[in-house]
Amino acid sequence: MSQLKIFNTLTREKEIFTPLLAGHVGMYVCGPTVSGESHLGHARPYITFDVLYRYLLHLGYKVRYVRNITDAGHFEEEGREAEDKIAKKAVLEQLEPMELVHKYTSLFHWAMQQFNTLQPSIEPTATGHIVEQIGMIEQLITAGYAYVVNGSVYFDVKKYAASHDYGKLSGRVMEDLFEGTRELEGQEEKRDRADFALWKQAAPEHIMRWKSPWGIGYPGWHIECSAMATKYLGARFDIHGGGMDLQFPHHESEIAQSTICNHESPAKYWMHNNMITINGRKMGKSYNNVIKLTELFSGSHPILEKAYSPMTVRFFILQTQYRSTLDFSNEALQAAERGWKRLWEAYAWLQQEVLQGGAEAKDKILDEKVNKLVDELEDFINDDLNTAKVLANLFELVPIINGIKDKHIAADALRAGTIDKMKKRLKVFVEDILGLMGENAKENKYLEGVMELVMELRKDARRQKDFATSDQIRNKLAALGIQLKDEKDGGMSYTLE
RNA sequence: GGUCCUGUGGCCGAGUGGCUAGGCAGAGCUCUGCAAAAGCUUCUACAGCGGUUCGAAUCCGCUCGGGACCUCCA
Repeated sequence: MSQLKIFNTLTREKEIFTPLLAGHVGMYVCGPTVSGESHLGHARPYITFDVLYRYLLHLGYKVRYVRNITDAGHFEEEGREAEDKIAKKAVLEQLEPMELVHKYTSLFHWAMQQFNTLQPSIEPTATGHIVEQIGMIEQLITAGYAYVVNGSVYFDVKKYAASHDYGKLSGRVMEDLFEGTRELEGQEEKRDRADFALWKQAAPEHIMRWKSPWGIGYPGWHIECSAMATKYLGARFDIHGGGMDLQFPHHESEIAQSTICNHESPAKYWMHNNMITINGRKMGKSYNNVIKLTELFSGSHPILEKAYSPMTVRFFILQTQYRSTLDFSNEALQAAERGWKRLWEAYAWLQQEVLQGGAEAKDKILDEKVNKLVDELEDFINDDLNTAKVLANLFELVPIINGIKDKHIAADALRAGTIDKMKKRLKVFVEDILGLMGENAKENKYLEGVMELVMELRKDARRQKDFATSDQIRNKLAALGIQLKDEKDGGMSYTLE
């Protein structure tokens, strides 16, 4: 039996996962900034870490999964006039910051539910932890690693770097950070260009503002994650995850702050998912190529040829190992859609069917193959969550399952034990770990009943060779997006578009 | 400019130095009242040039191409 190995950004190696506290796992994942709608790019980390969370639970760990909601603004552009992202947009949209934040938080939750992600154990908000953030900043000042200028507080990176390895996580070279080609405008408050804000004084027009020992202001970019992770997971915890783009400066700075306050490096394993690209280009606000999740599900973005269901997207994301970039295209999504449908139909049939396997395998070679394919699933997921390989094996099982269904393969070609194992393991992997689910499952019982009736009528028509009627039924349903399929034994099934 | 990643068949994507990844699409066949679905078969690649090696998609070097981070970002 293999052990779970995960790629640790800190060491750039795959390491065997061993929790700090036996049986428990503390996991922190950087959540969304809810100043706008979630987009396709957001889907990747939350689905990736959902699979990790599910897998850890499956392994029997008691997991505390913390994923924050960033609802306090950060700087739009460091050095310029402090512009709170949320506050700025709120003015434009004539909304209260909290109203805006609430709207996008709800939308985010809705999208995550569509993706069938499990809820984190705790989902703390930045605005709900101002006190903790101020407390941490005070600690940093007391320790001598932060300084106050005009009501703002900055972290002294140079001082930290003298005794710590700032840049370790992101592979940054200190000299490059300090030797700025040129001072950016409005940075005169900082002692060094590498320093970062812990607290910013709020300009009068700033809507989001809190009282602090340094005056009215709002928290800096990185402090919320340090404060909340410390509060809920302790000084040192197991896993910290997020997108690769957060490695620097966000996570690097988080490590620095937490290390000074807690006297140890916060996370044992740092995990970073790669980006989703569109036509080879990273999706991002600055590139103007953002596909929002609502647009993706409804097909309303100009890039999209059609709507793609949440499960199609989830499947699409899982078809790639999380550390590789994933390129989006209509062609790739449509391929995923078909593949996903085929996989699920074979899987669902297997689950609901009672098969009589043999006491001995009639086809020993096939039996061995099935066992191998099933056994390997665990090795693949253990190998830094290689969901791509897990899915490849599942696909290799599909023709075998369909072969049994179509009676090309006799059920007793396989041992009863093999069939049982395949059935159970597939359920664990497909549903529990990969978090995939049938999209027809949510249809209501009335439709189910009506379809039964319609299919009976069509079967009658076919028996009487009344093909005009049978074709009419099939064609009209097809126009509604319901596809009928005649089966070998005279049975009939349907799938919804 | 600095740091780093990457270049696989029509498309997407796994690949631990030696053995078929897988998916989608295409072609042929089987099944079928016709379809659809499914099954079987098939097409089949490792950017280029050198090097290491008995043997490289996999290691090294160079060239060319793509990307990420250094600034908000999943």
